[in-house]
Amino acid sequence: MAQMTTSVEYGIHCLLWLVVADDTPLSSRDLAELQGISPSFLAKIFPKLEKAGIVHATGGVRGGYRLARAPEKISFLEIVDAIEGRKPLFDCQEIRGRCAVFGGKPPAWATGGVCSIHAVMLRAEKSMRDTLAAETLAGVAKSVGRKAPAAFPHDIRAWLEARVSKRGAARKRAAPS
Amino acid sequence: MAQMTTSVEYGIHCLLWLVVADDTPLSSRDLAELQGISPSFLAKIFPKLEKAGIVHATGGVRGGYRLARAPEKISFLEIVDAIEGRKPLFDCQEIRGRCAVFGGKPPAWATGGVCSIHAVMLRAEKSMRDTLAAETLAGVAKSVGRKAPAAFPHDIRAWLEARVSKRGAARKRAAPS
DNA sequence: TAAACGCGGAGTACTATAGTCCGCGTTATG
DNA sequence: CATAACGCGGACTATAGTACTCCGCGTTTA
Ligand code: FES
Ligand code: FES
Repeated sequence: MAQMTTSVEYGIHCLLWLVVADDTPLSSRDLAELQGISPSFLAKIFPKLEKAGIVHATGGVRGGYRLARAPEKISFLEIVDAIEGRKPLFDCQEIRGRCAVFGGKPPAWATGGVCSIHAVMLRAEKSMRDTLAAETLAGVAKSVGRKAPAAFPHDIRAWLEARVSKRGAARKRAAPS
Repeated sequence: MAQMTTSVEYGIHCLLWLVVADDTPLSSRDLAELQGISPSFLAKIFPKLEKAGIVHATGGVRGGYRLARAPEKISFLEIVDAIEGRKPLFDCQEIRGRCAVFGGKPPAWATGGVCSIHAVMLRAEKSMRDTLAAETLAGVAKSVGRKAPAAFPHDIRAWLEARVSKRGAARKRAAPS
């Protein structure tokens, strides 16, 4: 019934970072801190994207997530379905069969096929899904890229490098004890 | 965020009955029992349709609801908005401004305009709303009418008449006491 | 071998949905 | 003219979903 939770916003924003990262794995915790969102919550979202074949996971220390395919081949519809789980926009309770004049035994003409009201909702849902299917990760990444200054991708890479260095420093600090 | 609750299904099915009733008022309780749904719950939905100018209410004993306009002039979009209250399909939390490299003070190029991801969702929502806006109560009523046998509208009127008679009988039973 | 990874399950706080109950003011009708 | 049938609104409840957190397991690599 419901749709488009914040998980979708988090997920797609992360995937755009993976486009920028260009095949070097990014961990879910890095992705979370880079965007100022909850690491634990993001960690619940990525396994869904992995199971949908949108992203590929590598375990271990320098592991993380990479896109499983070229961003041109990843549609918004796929992403939303992977995260939300293909819930319908409208779920019909089959009211029409409960009409009192039928007395509990609705005739075939009343319950056959899809209810006309339901059909309208299915058309509306299809319009929405078609729009989502037409949009690709690469297309949106390009329009985001146009807004950012040329130095921005470099800043991001520097921030990510700084994180691994800080981890090394912590290790050196811990070792002599 | 969420959309298309069961209230919408109840509401539209009721409105279709009002099309059939052809300007004779039907009470929310009659509508509920005719369809086997909760009278108390339906009574919460109709005031919304009334305030939206879709339906006109008349108080008193033989009162009830009538369509405020010709069914050709009532779109599904209006009905859904009246009942659900115009909630967006996707509500953007403005993640983009929280990027760690901005350090709490995001630059104008990052927060200006609508986020590209949000823009896609708005387009998808518009597709859905356009489909809903194109559909009218009269159009759906016609396709429902085609499925039902010729005797059905008569059966409905008979059922409604039976209800008022039963009420009269209850009154007679109570009076002699 | 320990710290950094992904993965899954359990648990929590908050909010929305679906539905109930009651009482108010109005209005036809016997 | 009383009463039963109307619409309207507020308060209430129960269930479910959302947005999170926490913990522990197995893997990897520096
Ligand atoms: S019975 Fe579900 S929409 Fe008509
Ligand atoms: S910031 Fe909300 S969708 Fe991008």
